[in-house]
Amino acid sequence: MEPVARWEPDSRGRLGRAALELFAERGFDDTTVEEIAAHAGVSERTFFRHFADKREVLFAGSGNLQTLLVDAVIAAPRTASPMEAVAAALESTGPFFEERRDFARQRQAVITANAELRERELIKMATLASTLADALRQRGVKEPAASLTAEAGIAVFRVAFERWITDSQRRGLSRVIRESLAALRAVTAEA
Amino acid sequence: MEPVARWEPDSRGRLGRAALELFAERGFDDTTVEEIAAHAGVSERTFFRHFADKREVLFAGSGNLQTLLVDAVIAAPRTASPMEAVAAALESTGPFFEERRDFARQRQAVITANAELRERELIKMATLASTLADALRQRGVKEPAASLTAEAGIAVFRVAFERWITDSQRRGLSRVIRESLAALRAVTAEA
DNA sequence: ACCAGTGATGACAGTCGCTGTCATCAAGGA
DNA sequence: TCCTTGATGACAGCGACTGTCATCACTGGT
Repeated sequence: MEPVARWEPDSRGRLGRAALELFAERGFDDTTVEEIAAHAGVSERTFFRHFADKREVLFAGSGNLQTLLVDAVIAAPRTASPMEAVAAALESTGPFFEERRDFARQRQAVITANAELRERELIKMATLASTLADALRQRGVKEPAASLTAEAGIAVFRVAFERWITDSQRRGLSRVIRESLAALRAVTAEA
Repeated sequence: MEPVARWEPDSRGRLGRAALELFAERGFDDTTVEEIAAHAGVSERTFFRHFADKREVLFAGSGNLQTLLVDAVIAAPRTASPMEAVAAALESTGPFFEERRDFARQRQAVITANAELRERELIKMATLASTLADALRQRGVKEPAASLTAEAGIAVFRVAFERWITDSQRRGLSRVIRESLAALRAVTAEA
């Protein structure tokens, strides 16, 4: 006889998958936390032990992206200008998302369909910008250059990500990021 | 005898003032909607008839700002570049906030102190950016220039607004906006 | 003067997100 | 063997928000 563990392992992972599946099927509002928990075979209380709130289950992985970006900014050559460092960091996320394209699409569709989820996504992006600004200051960049570079960089990422997700020509994310940054440079130079 | 009206007029305004007062005093989380309603002399249900949710009471006036900006973008001279049009619109909000400096400070302090309120503010800003992008497209600006100009413009506004609120030298908002835009131009040119 | 419609409100029940608290029980040492 | 350490379930409770119905001043037409 296998010694049966008291609980199935990875309840957190099961909760995450159940949530995305149910949100995609019936929508965020029409899915209760109790249903997600039941689908994952745990109690509602356990859901809230793993995720601070119902929305957070879709954003638990955002720490990875943050680490990726910050590390890349820090690793950029000393000679790189602030915007060059941020640009390099953004482009370096290409493979990360390229590997998870289907997941990213489904998740993004769920988020786009719900205002509360869009709110949460925005604050994650803002946190990202703030962390990026910190990393730039560590490189010796002063204010307001650090904040503005970070904010502009995130704006570029958002625009590029949306274009990538909906791009019928399936251009690579890194490439779309490069093109979007060039477009930003063009409009700011015109002012 | 005065013919006593059945209800005091302007319950919406009273709710708004009561909410800001209580939020400033005890914080957003430690204030219940029932308390706000009682303070304004109405029922909790009436609060939710005027405001979609507890947070929205602090953002009801944001439509004014939106109108101000969109009108200014549309009114910008045809010869103005997209970023020039946005810059002019942003600067034109100076007097609007200058008149309400104390209110803006108190409101901003309440918002900054609470994560949920920061989320709501971000989505208002994003909506603003989106509306601004629409106005630019009406001027014939193509994508992604319209979105990027709008996003960058809002980023400038956010950075400038925060500097203005905390500025010990009390420089004017319009001036801080101009300086922040110049700083953005500098960092993007460097890339 | 009457009377039907309108609109803002109160009252009340109900759902759901979320929290605090306590008990349970497997696993891993000392 | 005993004690500690998680991870979990069970349950009560608060507060945000909604649906629904009743109330009643006001308004406009007759």
